[in-house]
Amino acid sequence: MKKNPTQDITTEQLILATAEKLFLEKGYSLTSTTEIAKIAGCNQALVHYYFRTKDRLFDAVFKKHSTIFISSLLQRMEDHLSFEEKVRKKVEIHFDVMMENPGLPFLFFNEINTNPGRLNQLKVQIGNSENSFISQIESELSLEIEKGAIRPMTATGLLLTILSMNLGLFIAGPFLKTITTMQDSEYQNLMDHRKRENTTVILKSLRPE
Amino acid sequence: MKKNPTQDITTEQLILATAEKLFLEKGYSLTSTTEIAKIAGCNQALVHYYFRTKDRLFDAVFKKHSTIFISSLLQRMEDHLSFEEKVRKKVEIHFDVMMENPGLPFLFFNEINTNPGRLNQLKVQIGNSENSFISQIESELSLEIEKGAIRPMTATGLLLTILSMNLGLFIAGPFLKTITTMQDSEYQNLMDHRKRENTTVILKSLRPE
DNA sequence: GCATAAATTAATTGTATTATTAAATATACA
DNA sequence: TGTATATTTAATAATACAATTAATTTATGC
Repeated sequence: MKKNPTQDITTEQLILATAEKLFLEKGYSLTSTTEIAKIAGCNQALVHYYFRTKDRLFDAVFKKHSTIFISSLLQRMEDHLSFEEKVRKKVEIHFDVMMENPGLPFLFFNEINTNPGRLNQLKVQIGNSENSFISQIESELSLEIEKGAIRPMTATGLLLTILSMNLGLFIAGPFLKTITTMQDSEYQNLMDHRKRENTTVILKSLRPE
Repeated sequence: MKKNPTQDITTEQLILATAEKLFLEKGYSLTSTTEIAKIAGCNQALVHYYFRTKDRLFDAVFKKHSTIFISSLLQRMEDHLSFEEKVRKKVEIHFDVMMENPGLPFLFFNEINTNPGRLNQLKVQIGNSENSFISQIESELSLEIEKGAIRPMTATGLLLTILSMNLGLFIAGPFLKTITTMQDSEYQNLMDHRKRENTTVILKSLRPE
C-alpha cells in the first residue's frame, strides 16, 4: 500500500503537513498544489487524488487550526482558581498558543477577508462551546462587580479585550520586527516581556473606579 | 486628452481608485489587473500603460495608505493637552482612522506575510517621524513615573499597547461579526462601545501599584 | 485643419495554475 | 502465483493572468 514502508507517515499525511506549512506561511492563493507536491516530493496529481480540490485541502488545514485557536480562547479554566487567576491563566494560555502558531492569525484573517463563508463552519464549534469559559466566569464576574471589586463589564467584553490585546500584538509584532530589523532573540525577548505586559494591562483594566 | 471630459477625474485616477478598493478588499494576489480594468470600465492594457506592472500599482496604493496609518499612530498631539488627554486622544484618533479604513490592517498584514520587502519603504517614513509622538511624551512620561502617578513603562511600550488594542479589535471585530451574523447597526454599536472601552483599558493600564 | 503626441484598444504571447484522465506501478490477499 | 485494489505518475486540457505590441482613436498645439 505504501511506497516507502520504512517511514510510518503516510503520503497523505505528508501532503497535509506540507500544505499546512505553506498555507500558514503564504495563505491560500499564493500556495499552489504544484508547490505543495514539489516540496512533499510527490506528483502534483497525488495532491488531488487525496484531497480532490485545493479548497478541500485548505479546509482540512483550516479546520484543524481553527480548533486549536478557538479552544485556547474558549476552554474553561480549572474551577479551583480564583477569578483573577482564571483571567491571568486565560491570557497566558491564549498567548502561548499564538506564540506556538504564529501563522494562525494570518490564516484566519485572510479567510475573513477573502472567503467569509468558510467561517460558517466555526459557528457550530463556537456555539457548542459557548457555555465554556464565558459561562464559567459569568456569575463569578457579576459577583465581583456587585462587591465593587471589579468595574462593570460583561464576560464577553472581557474576553474580547483579551483577544484584542493578544491578537493585536501578534499582528503588530512581526510588523515591528520587520521594520526595525530585529534579531530573532530580541524579538523573543520582546514577546516574553509583552506577555507579562498584556497580562498586567488586562488585570489592571478590571479595577473599579 | 481625456475621453470623457465631463468628469474631472482622470482615467489614471479612476484606475488607481478602483485598484485601491479591490486591493483593500481582497489583497494583492486575489485582485487581477483584468478585474481592475473591468470595474474601472477600461481596457486591461490601460492599467499597464499607466502603472507598468501590477506590483507598481499596488505600491502606489500601499504607499498612500501606509502613510495614513503610520501618521495616525505617530503624529504628535497638541502640546497644551495633559498627558492623559494626549494618550486618550491618540487612542481615539488611531481608532477613528482604522474605522474609516477597515481594509487597512488586512493590507498591511498581508504584506508582512507575503512580501515583507515592501515594508522596507516604511522604515524611512517611520525613522523620520520617530521624534514625533514618542519623543513628545517621553519626558512627560518619565516625569509622571517619578511622581508615582504612572507605573514604570516606556513610551514605545505604551504605543505598542495602543496599537495592539486597536489593531486587535479591528481584526477580531469582523471575525465576530461574521460568526455571530451581526447586523451592520449592531456592529456599529459594538465598535462605538469598544472605542470607549479601549480608551478605558489603556488609561487604566497606566495606573501605578 | 493638420501634424504630433497622448490615450485607448484589440490581439497575442508566455506562463502558471487547477483539475482530470489514462496508464503504470506497487501492495494485499486468497 | 495471480488478480483485484490502492497508489503514483505522465500527459494534458482548460483557464486565468500579467505583460507586451501594434494599431486605432482622441485630444492638443500650432
